[in-house]
Amino acid sequence: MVDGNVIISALGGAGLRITGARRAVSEAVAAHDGHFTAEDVLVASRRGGHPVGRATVFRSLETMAGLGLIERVDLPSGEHAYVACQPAAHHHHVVCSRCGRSVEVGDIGLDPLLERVQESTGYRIDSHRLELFGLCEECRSGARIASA
Amino acid sequence: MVDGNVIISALGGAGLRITGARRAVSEAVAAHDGHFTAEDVLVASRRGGHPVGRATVFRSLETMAGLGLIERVDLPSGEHAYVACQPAAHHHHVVCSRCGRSVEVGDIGLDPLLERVQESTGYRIDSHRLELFGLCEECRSGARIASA
DNA sequence: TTATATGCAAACGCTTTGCATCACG
DNA sequence: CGTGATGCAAAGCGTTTGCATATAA
Repeated sequence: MVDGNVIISALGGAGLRITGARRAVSEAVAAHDGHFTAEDVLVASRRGGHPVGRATVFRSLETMAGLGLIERVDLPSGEHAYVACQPAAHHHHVVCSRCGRSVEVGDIGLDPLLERVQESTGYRIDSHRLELFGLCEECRSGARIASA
Repeated sequence: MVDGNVIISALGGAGLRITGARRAVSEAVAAHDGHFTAEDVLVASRRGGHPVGRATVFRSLETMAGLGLIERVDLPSGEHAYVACQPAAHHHHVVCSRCGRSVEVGDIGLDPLLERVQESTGYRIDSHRLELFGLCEECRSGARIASA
């Protein structure tokens, strides 16, 4: 969970205009504790009393992703979602496969492993994508009662 | 690169019918040295003289993915692609970001790291997705000549 | 023979784009 | 003011589905 203002000020810092639509999107993003889709943002903006056009939602999310404020995540289902980030160095997200809530983990020490892969494959590895999925603490305890 | 017959026999082993369309898809998959999209398979089947319907391509790829013969990969661009697998235990793919060629790497020893993430986050991590991107040896040496 | 797989074409859902208008700075 | 941002609606793309037909077993 992130403060919407963090996003807004980051936009400002990047020389972008602070518009009503971007405020609405930022709030929607901040309101989500886990991953969310473009559609989620759209709906949230409507409920928040400041409806934003579908195209603008996509454009805003793209912008924010470019600034590293959010990150695109491909769920195992193939769905496209986003998660909020603390603008930071390298990190990964752990997404709850039940409730979608996500947490960030810092660098988990992947580099030595990648080094080894480079040696064995001859590829120069420039980037990677690691997504972790599982059950968060709450869903794990609730699992007995409400098994979805 | 994989022999198309490996795929065919795996299909047979799973009690599925060996049809012309599936042969064609298997060949197209086997012919690709790297990742490929559904569209690639469709085109390849046409060129191979055994055109397969678009829907059938998707259905076949889905089937093969279910059998672990191929795996779906989401490229950083958001594109959906597939790569052939040796039906095996846990492994990852390294995809060349220039030519798309991919190689498999076995278990790279991620488990201890995941263990640590579990402890720090409280999530029980059930699955993960690690995709590695970079330049393969050939593209790296060719990079000076044809920098794409 | 008979269930399974295929092909077609239409439906679908998500995402992007063109363009006139709006509003932040 | 002037440019960047927005909204709408339509186009675009990849993917899925319904249904009649063909075919492997």
